[in-house]
Amino acid sequence: MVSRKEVAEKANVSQAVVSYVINNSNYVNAKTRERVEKVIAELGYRPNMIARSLKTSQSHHIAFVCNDFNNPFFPQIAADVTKAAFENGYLLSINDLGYDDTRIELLLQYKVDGMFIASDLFTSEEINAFAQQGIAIVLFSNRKYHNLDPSVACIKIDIYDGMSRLMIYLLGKGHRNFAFISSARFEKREEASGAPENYRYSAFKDRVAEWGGSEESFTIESVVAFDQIADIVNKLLHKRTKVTAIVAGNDAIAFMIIEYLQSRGVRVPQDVAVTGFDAIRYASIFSPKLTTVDLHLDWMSQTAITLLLRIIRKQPYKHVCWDSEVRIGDSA
Amino acid sequence: MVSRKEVAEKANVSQAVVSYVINNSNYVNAKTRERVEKVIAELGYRPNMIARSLKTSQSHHIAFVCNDFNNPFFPQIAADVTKAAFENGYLLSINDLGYDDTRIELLLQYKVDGMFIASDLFTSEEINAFAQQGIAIVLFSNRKYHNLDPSVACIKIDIYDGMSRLMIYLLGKGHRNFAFISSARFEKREEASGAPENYRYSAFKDRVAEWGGSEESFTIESVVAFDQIADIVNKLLHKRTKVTAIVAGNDAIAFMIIEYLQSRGVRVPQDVAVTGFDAIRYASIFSPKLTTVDLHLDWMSQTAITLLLRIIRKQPYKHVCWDSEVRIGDSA
DNA sequence: CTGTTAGCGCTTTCAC
DNA sequence: GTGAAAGCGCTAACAG
Repeated sequence: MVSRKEVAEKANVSQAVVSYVINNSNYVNAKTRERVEKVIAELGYRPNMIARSLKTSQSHHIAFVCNDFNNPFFPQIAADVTKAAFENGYLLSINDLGYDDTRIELLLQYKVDGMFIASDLFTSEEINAFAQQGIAIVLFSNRKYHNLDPSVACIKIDIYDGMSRLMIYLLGKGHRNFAFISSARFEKREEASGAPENYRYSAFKDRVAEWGGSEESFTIESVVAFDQIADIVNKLLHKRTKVTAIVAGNDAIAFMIIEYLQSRGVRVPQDVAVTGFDAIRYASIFSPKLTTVDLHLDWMSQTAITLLLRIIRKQPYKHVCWDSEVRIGDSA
Repeated sequence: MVSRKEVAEKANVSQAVVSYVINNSNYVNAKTRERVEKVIAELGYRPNMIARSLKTSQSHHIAFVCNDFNNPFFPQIAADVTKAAFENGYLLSINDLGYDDTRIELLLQYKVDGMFIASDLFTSEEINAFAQQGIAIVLFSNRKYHNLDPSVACIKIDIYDGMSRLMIYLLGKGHRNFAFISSARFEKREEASGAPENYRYSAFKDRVAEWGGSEESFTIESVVAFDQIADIVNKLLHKRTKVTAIVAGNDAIAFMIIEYLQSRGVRVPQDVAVTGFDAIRYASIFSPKLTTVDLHLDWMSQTAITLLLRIIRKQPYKHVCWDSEVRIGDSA
């Protein structure tokens, strides 16, 4: 692999000059510059980011962290974030950590400059520890965190409000018996993180309670693996008080539920209404078009990268919030 | 950020001993080891992979390269490959290069140890250049390449055969007027790469020709962006000789086509049959269940990582091939 | 069993 | 405008 030394020798300059040319960091005689550039092209020299990182202690490497790549929500965001990172000269590595705690350790050894955390699995303490190690952190938060380090930037979408409106829509349609089926994500660290109140869940509960729903009027279920959905839905179908609306924690789960219902001959939405959440791209492509909550995901990638870069460059920044919006489809 | 020096000082040993402990690369007195490990834990020291990489010229970093993360095919593979890489102590960065040539340049500066290329966009020359720079290359190839460097390992799925069988199935069902709609991927570099014969396309053509289909009996279309699908399908619907079977280049495209057809009131498969390709997870989840070709994608990730590691470790390896298989669903 | 040391490829200060 | 040199954190050969 050709190094800067060879370039310097062949161009009859010192290694410093090669640096100046590459980084445009110092005056270089036009003729010299040309000569160096020619040699670089001839030799196919490419600066070694690893050495540069070691010297500058900036890896130009950002990590996108999530825990369920099987939910199209994450790849969709990841693709956009990758693009935005690249455009700013950063490498983005996408990390689906799953439920495996050891993986983050490996990641930390690579000394990423920043992490975009789109996962509810970390406790405030863990996130703060990252930040205190000097890693820029942008957190897309679906739940409450207590005592986050002030250097952590949050992207907040008003999910509580979105779910509230969705529930109000369903109540308006006459639904009175609900089930809430969500991924198990937010439960795992419940103890560790104090009160990890998931906004989707709490809005669901609050609206049911507000209407005056009894214990009998709703069911809460959570799935870890998709193949559990059949069992859960089956259980619901056999409930004494018939569930008329299933509120899924995200679009991916909603689709699975609908598919299973249809395979059992249950019509959606005539027999049971099903709603999603997130408005992933597929929500409007696959049939039935999902009634879901639009998170305006297209704002996410630019916002995340902009925030990350501002933190890295020690520029001031603010937390970013935006609204979510109910989108009526054919499923409820 | 705490470095090895501090650990050494606090544990009253030389920096070398700290290395020995971490890497298990030399005898260390049990007591000393214990002392060092204690200090490491206390200080929360994490080895700096960047410095290590510079020294060993092994980045322990693998890149997954694709060009269309919007097709669920790629995230699905990416998730599995990430896991397999992690389990072997490698960081995997996922790179959706899109159609942007400059992005690969950035990636190369990071001196990845290997690349898993799941993209048809590179020419043999480009791939060979990567390999000659000492990057381990595993290529998931959908088309013919000429004169690939022998150090490039290929994962080949018998796609030609799969598409052939799919066509034979359709011909058996009485279809005689076809359209082939594929992503534009394989066309872009047509000139540059000599004869980039895409197996899906050639099998489609060959089977039609074999049956004796005239020029009128099939149409070839390719899409770059999903929103072109409406126009293309519209065009097909207005053809003089009515198309009865649409053969999509992949499942994602098939779903879009079906969705558009249904929105126009065209029934699938009664009015028009549609087939997919790849058997992504969603092919059997969303309705109608796709008639598609199963590529046994679950074999991919382990195979790719195993091959990559063998190349990196200079162990012998072989190209890997396996069959594809028609899976009959409800769409054709 | 432990320590000393050279050097990976680069940036950057300072001297010329 | 250009060059010499120090040093980022680590590994590994070698000496003791």
